[in-house]
Amino acid sequence: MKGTMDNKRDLIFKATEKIIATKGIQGLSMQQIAQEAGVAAGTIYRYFTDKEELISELRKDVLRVVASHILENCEEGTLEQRFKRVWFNIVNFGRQRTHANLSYEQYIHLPGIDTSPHQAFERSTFEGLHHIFAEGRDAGIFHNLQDKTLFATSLEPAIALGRSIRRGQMQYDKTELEFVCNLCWQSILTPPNTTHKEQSGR
Amino acid sequence: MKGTMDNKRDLIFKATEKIIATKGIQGLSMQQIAQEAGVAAGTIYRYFTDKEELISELRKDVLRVVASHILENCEEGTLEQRFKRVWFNIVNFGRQRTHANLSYEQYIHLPGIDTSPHQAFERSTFEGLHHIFAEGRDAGIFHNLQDKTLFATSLEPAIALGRSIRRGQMQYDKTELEFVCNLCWQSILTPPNTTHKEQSGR
Amino acid sequence: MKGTMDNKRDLIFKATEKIIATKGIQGLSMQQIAQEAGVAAGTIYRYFTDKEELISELRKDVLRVVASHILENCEEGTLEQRFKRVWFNIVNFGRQRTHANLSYEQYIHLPGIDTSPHQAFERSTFEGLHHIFAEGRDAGIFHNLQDKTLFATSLEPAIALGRSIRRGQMQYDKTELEFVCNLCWQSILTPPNTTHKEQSGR
Amino acid sequence: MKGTMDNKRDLIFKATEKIIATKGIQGLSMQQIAQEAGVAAGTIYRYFTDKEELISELRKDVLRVVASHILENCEEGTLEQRFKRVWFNIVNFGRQRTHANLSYEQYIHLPGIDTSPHQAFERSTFEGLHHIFAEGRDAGIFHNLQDKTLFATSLEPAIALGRSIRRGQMQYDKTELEFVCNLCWQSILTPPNTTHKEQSGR
DNA sequence: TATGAATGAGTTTTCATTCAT
DNA sequence: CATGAATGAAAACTCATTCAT
Repeated sequence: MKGTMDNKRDLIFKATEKIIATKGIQGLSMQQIAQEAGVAAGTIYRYFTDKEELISELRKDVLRVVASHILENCEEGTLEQRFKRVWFNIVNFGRQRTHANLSYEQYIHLPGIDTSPHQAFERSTFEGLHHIFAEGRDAGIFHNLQDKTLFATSLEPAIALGRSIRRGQMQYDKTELEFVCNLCWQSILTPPNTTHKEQSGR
Repeated sequence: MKGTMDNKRDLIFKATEKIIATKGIQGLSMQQIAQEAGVAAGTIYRYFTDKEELISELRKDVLRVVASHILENCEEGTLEQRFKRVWFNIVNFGRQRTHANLSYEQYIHLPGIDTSPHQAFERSTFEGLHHIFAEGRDAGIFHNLQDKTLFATSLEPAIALGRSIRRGQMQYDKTELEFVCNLCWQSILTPPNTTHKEQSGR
Repeated sequence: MKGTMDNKRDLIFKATEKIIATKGIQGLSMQQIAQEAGVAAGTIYRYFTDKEELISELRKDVLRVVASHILENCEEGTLEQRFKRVWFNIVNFGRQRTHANLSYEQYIHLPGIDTSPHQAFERSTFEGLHHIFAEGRDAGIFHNLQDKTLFATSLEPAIALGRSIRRGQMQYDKTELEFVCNLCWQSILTPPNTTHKEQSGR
Repeated sequence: MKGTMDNKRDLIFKATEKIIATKGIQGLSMQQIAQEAGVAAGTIYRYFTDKEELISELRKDVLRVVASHILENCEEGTLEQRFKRVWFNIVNFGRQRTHANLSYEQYIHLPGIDTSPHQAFERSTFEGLHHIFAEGRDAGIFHNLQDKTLFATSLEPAIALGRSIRRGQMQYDKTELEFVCNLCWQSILTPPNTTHKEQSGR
């Protein structure tokens, strides 16, 4: 892990990510980061103006990593294939005990979430997901609901499942997951042979 | 649990909750709590051995409050009525910008989640929800999936929707919510006239 | 010196004054102040928000002390008596190796001197001196020059002499000082029997 | 002394002088100097063993510059002409907002003033002034007072006036200055037709 | 010579906790 | 019981100085 990068900025980044993932943002001191990164405390300040900027930069980075994992391989195949690939990307990323994932969960539910880096993440994530949701909605395959609602209904379960598996609160069971993935897919589909009059606009 | 009798203790509790909700757990000092509560800093130590215990006690309290809100009025009516009442309880609680809710979200995604107070919360919540899920599953109305999975599939969307509304990322639209609530309900139902052989046990 | 005041704020004040007088403002650390004052480092921050405020408050205080010394007993007697009393007040205060005097000299020639505390000092000093200068000017005894100019001409020498004596660059010689004091007094007097046409307004 | 040949050294000198003049000696870091001088931080250590030496060397240089300005053209003409030229040199140099002048004022009132560079400055300045004072004193034109006293009486006012003008505390008024210059000149003169028995030797 | 990244001791500041009143 | 001044250890941050390039 530390082999590929010999530049200090990355070392500091990875060290911080690791500590946040392990001990939480609360127990995060610059000395600790320096020690974990194997640099002097003062060195951190050559790369980040202060602790706040370090955390903020790391947040951006983590969000980018998460977005890229979630949106991997979601541009080929049928709508269903793409949706399910994303669904499993979410579960599989969430299952991992990686520093990126663990620190992501710390960041995401912190106050000050309505600030630009997070907004940018939401946008970039939904950029990819928007295509899927828009396509299905335009084709009349999905319910005529806003993206956020479709996401909450069909993909939030994937997040929760990944987390529960990671925490050991449930067993990883590929067959069950495929069944649930299908439920999620079905749940946002309009009934095939029904002319359902939707009530809410995009 | 002790009600409004133990005045100072409650003041400290409320003050802490407010600060966490407002500025996050990170920016939380004992002097701040004391000032917000209108007591002396030393007074806090008459009610809590140290900061850790204060936070831990508050966590328990918050979780209790959340559980009670979510499970309100979920013991009468048909299975569907009870499920949908819980679903809306979750959305409506999540929508609120109350200190309880905001500090809950801080607590719930923190490291050290596998500790006793959270376990107790999980148990008490699922105690209530278990009845619903078990009843539906036993009657063959719900898919034969473990509670966690049913929860993730049908109730996590409610959590996400409440949060999104609170954050102003989507509009509150009662009709849409009722539609989505129904989708969530449908998603865990076994197809009415199919004898589907479920693949995974409770 | 430390007997009369047992309150910490004053202890910190005196300690800071002493260190500035001894080692200069440059070598002034909060730890040092704390040690010299016999309090914990953190205690300083109960009385001053930060180092800057401490220094700024001390500056105000020192200026007040200096002003009061210079203006001592300058309200009784003839104009000449009052002027000469001020003149000697300046020399005698400047001669002293007191912390107040030594730190005053540090402060007075620092950048940021045009700020309010210093302005206030100038005003309060000149308030007292203004009476003397105005009286002499109005009576046609002094040259019709602005206060600053009269001050520079007749009292700056006193400052310089006090400093030189303190630094051991010249001997303290009461007779000589009285002679020079008289020169200073004479220098701003209009020639007794000459109708000198002054060129500059107050 | 080494002129503009030793380029880097001069750049560092000028940069330091500028920062001291602008922000004071307190806010003076080696990195700042390096940046202002356009050299690397390490380069400074090729020309000066450490910060102390840099400041000390600069002090010497500044004092030399000041001395040369003050003593400019003071070797020709009558005693009065020479005195008044020095007097105006002092005012005019003090009026300037040059780095040399501003950093000079910082240096001159610092602790550790009794050290060699300052002594050398005093000597070189008084070397020039001594001629004037000695000549006047020997000819019985000046009061029989030591140089320091004559300086304080007749030239300190010039320093104060220059400073006050620079600080905007008074207007520059050539006529007024000439008048005051004359007062200063007069103040150290023995009364023309009096055989005053002076009381203190040089 | 010159560089500038890196250092780490030192500085300012914060804050959980104690204790005399 | 309650207070809040005081503590001092630890945190964030600075900066003179070094050294591999």
